[in-house]
Amino acid sequence: MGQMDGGDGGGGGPPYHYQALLAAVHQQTVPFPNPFPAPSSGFADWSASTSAFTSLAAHSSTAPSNAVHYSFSPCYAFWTHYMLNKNAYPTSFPAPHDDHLRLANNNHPRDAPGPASSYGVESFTSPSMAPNICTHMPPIEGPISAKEDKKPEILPRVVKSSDELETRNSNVEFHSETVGTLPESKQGHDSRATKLLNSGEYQVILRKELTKSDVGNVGRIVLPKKDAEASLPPLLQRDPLILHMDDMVLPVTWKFKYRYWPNNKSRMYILDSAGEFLKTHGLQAGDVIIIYKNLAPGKFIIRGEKAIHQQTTNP
DNA sequence: GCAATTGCATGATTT
DNA sequence: AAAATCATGCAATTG
Repeated sequence: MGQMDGGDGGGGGPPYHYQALLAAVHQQTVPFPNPFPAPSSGFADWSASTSAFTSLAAHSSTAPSNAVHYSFSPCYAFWTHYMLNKNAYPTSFPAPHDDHLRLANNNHPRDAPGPASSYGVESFTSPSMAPNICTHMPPIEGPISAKEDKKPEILPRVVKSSDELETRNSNVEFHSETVGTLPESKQGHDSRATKLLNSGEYQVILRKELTKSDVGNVGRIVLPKKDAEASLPPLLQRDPLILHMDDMVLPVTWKFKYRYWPNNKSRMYILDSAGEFLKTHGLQAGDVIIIYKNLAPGKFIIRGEKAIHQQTTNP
């Protein structure tokens, strides 16, 4: 047991064929209803925004940046459009379960009124993913080129909330830089999407380069302790928390067991039941998972990013 | 009894 | 050098 129920979108709706859907999304052929009325403006803005996310993913300190960068697939823009317009989609669209971002505590009600609530647990039941920021899906320009990755030194550390372990206290503040601190060239745009991103609406809270054991049969991912403690709900008990995370690419909500193991005098944080997610996205060692938090309603979003090995020597 | 899952210990690596 | 972190293997548990 323990596999996630992403297949039914959190408990309802028709089953999805993830691989097919994923492939279709990549090919931009998924028949989402009324997908993309031509934007009146903001195309370039959106590119900047997506570039921002690409940069987020690519410039973590842990990545061997000289050899590897992380591709940014059109899926992201697709997803974003979907998520931001989720409420607007007609019911014929197989939208994920509305309360899919609910954060459930595993049968330990005494935890419920505790610090977890500071993470907006209650608001997780909010029926909407996000305000309808965007009403148009801009065209997808294709993968972000590697040139977006140059000058990593001027890019901010995206996630520094992990430096603030006191965020485990009652009031969680994310003292972190966000895409709002992107380089000037990325900030000149003025689209609503850019503003949304700059406002820190979606914030990378955790990034992990997957190891061999992460992608093994067990389907559990060791999370960086610092980031886990800083940005994920506190684990006060041994019992796992069930974290509902929207897939950034697919209209799917994954259920992960978030738990810890005692380890020496410390803890190891584990994201369990991740096998299906890993498999669906074909993630392997060296690939990356990125967990975002939507600051406003306190929701989690997860993305798997394949590592793309650049030819550093080949022309 | 077996396979799957969970929990823990150990050693390597990093800070 | 010591402590902390984490990758990994294996034992224990569960279904």
